[in-house]
Amino acid sequence: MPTIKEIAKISGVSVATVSNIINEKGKVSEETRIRVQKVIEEMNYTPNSVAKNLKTKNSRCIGVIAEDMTVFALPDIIDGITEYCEKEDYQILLVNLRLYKKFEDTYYQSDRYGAIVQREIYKLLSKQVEGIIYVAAHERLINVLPQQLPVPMVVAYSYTTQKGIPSVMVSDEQGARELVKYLISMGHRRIGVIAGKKDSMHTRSRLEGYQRALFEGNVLYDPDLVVYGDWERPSGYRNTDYLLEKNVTAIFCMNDFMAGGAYDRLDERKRKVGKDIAVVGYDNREMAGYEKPPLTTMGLPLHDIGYRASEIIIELMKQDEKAEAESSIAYVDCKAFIRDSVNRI
Amino acid sequence: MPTIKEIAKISGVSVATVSNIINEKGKVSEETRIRVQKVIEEMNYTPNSVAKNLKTKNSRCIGVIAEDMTVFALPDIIDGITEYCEKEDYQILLVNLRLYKKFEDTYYQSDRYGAIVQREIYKLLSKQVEGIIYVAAHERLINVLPQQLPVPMVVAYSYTTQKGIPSVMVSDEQGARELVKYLISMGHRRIGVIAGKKDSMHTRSRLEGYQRALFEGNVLYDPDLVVYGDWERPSGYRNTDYLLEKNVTAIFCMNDFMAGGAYDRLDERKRKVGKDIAVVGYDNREMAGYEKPPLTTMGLPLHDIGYRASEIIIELMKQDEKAEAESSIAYVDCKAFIRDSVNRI
DNA sequence: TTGTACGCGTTATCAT
DNA sequence: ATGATAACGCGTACAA
Repeated sequence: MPTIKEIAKISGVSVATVSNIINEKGKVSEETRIRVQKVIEEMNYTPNSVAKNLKTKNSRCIGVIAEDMTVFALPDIIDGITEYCEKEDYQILLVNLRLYKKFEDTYYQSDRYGAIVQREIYKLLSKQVEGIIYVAAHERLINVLPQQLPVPMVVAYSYTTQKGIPSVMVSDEQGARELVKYLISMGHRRIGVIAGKKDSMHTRSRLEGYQRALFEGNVLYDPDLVVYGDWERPSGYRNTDYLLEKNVTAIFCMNDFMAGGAYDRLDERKRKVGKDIAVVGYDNREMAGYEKPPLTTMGLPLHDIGYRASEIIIELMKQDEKAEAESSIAYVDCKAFIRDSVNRI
Repeated sequence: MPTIKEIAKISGVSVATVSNIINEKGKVSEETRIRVQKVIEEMNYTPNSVAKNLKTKNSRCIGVIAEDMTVFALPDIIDGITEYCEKEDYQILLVNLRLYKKFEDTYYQSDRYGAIVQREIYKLLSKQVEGIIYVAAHERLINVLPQQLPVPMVVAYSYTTQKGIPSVMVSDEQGARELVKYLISMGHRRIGVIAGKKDSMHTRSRLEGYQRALFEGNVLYDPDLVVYGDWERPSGYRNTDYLLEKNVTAIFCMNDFMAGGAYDRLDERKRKVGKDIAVVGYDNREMAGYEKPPLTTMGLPLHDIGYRASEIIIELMKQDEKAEAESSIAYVDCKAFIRDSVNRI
């Protein structure tokens, strides 16, 4: 790895001239430029960006803290982050907390959790990142972030009420509303719900969307048509009988797994999905398209969440030290995948 | 963000002393140590690791180039990388090439591809990473890596014959062999194969494993029992009839999607999987466990591949400039997931 | 147009 | 035990 000094010496100029050429600061004759350029080519010289960073104080690097890479939502979110960062020529320092592996799925209740997050943030800071995006594994309230960070921070797929930290979330309310409106447009009026866990933000927002769609469609909201599962397939299976007794013509499952469970039970009870009864899911997981019949579901805008989070953080970074960011929440819309699990009645 | 100078000034000592305290270089009285420590605490001082890196030339950072984050194998591989790197206190600079988005799925035939990879490698180098792991989206021969890199490089989930670059791959041969041996142990002799694309490494290796298992089980290899699909579900569906005509009692599909397609066709033909006929898949994709009956399949050691790749690269980094690494290939074993799709006959 | 000298935040060497 | 100072590789005034 040659340094700028060596390039200067070999081309017979000073380091200043080489630097000027690299950074296109004019003030250099065409003649010497091509001579030096040639040496740079030949030596395969790349400026040491660590030294550059030390001098100029911009690392063109943002830190991304992922709660757990292997949770299905994360890769797409990170993909969105990298897409925008590539456009803006920022690189990514990735931290994978591996929270699901280290703790149970209630890691965020662990007292060690907050300390871990903060330690990683300070590590990132010591590497001079210009901003930090925290990517959660599922939506909830996050309040373990340090106050008064020297660089902007953004929370993706969760939210925080901490000052100056914007959040980017899925518009679950819009997604559920759109999906249920679709059901209504297909003639369904008695629409059962197999909800997720009761304390989940996703559950609450999707339920609101369901209620609003009903209201806008002039359908009375019947609380008895809502039953709670636990996001797992068996809970979809178990709760189907109850809704059938209520004579629903459609079942809105709050994720695709539970919809799969409902499929299983409906199959046993000889009710043909997409013919005798409608089922819709949420998330658009890979298996949704492979169910029989293919499941109509609401896709999560994961990529867009990551993309939006990067947009926000880079915007904040450009503003530099100016007015503190608001702790706003940006919602990104879901997009439906209409397949064959909904019949018209 | 305070600097070491400020800490020195405030504690009334020289920067050298502060540095010595931070790095535990002895030679400092207990008295001044605690005084300085206190200032460090109060000021919330963290050493600037960019400056430290410039001086000491170890960034404790490795570069990870992912061909496409959103391909199913990648998150687990990266997770494995991060696990080992965390233990060794290395951080990760992530590059997501997004190759599947930018090109077709034959990106590696594009002439731009090689240039892109090399550009990213030099970017990483300029950030002073101490090693680079290249994570491919599927196994094949990779030969676009630059020669004579100043830091070690390892290829994960593919291989290269380039000098000094070790590779880590799935032991497809072992996986297929184990799976087919299991079929044989369950009494099956006429075992049909729905293979992947003919030019895929995975296909070739898995076919070898199949043949070896047959040989070891004293079963004649009948080439007519092997048919080629394209990894997609419909190709599993299409090829099932052919194998049925050949009177196979078991079908080895080279991935879970094609196994799903076989399920579909078998269902139409009233052949009960796990009762009248056996089906096995490969990869252990999420949907495998949800098929009816749950699919017996061979799991890919993705996490372990990442882990192993980190082990190798960090080992190489420790060896420093010493003897060039061999361009060896490490194979990591697959692990079977026995479920309910194989009957005993 | 080109070169000199300094500073960025550290660590390391060598005095004191 | 502590401090002054020279690197590390680069960018940039300012001088030439």
